[in-house]
Amino acid sequence: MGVTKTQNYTDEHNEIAIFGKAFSHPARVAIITHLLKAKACINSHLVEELGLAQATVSQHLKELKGIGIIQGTVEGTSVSYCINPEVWSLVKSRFVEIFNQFEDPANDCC
Amino acid sequence: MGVTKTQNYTDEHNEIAIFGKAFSHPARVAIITHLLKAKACINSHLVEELGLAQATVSQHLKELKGIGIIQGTVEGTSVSYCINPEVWSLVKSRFVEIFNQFEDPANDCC
DNA sequence: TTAATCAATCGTAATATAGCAATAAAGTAT
DNA sequence: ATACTTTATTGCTATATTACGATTGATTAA
Repeated sequence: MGVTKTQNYTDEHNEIAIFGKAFSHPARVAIITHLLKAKACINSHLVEELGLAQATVSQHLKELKGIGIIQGTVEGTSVSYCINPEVWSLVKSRFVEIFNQFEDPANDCC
Repeated sequence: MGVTKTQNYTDEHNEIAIFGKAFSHPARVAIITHLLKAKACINSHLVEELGLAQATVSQHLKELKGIGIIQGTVEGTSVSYCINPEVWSLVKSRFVEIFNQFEDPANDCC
């Protein structure tokens, strides 16, 4: 997408943007919500679940893993993914922090 | 980016992905947090604030406006932007909904 | 060993995004 | 009317993303 000027922004803003990316594609949202429901940490089910090619799902998983929001462990031939609790709560607190910064304008602004 | 297969996903997942895009770029995060602080709804200040070209900022504003998370009103020559309260609370509740779906695994899964 | 299975990676095509300069559009002021 | 200010739009380039088929690597089953 053309080179994002990361150095222009604060670390906080860059961090949120990275976390935001996890939620910026429906496939990743679907993966995340699936892992939330199935705490048992499935995988490969995701391929049929999503209706995407195996390579595509693998790519999304890689991205989510890169962000840190999920983690995977090998179990024989297959790999089991689940939400990373620490990162999840970090993401949550970062976003909640932002969400709560908004004060409804009894004083209308626009 | 290659055509996202929107029809593969639920409306909920697609909606979250759209909202997520608002937070998936540091410039947009910077714009949002700035508007949160300055409830007074500035604009054009953003150009110097961000260190991006005017056209680039305008593009991010357009995108955020398209998502609905911000709104702008013309004030003479300039335009005043602010957070859209209704959409903001919708976004907030959607994300909080997801964040709270996670139950920390006393039962470790991976 | 040989098949079979599963997931990661590679290579490629199509499309979207980020960024900017230049221009247009619309108001304000002189 | 003319100049000035401010924002939106256009046109363009470079880079990132999405998606997939094919291949590779690793593990299990026969």
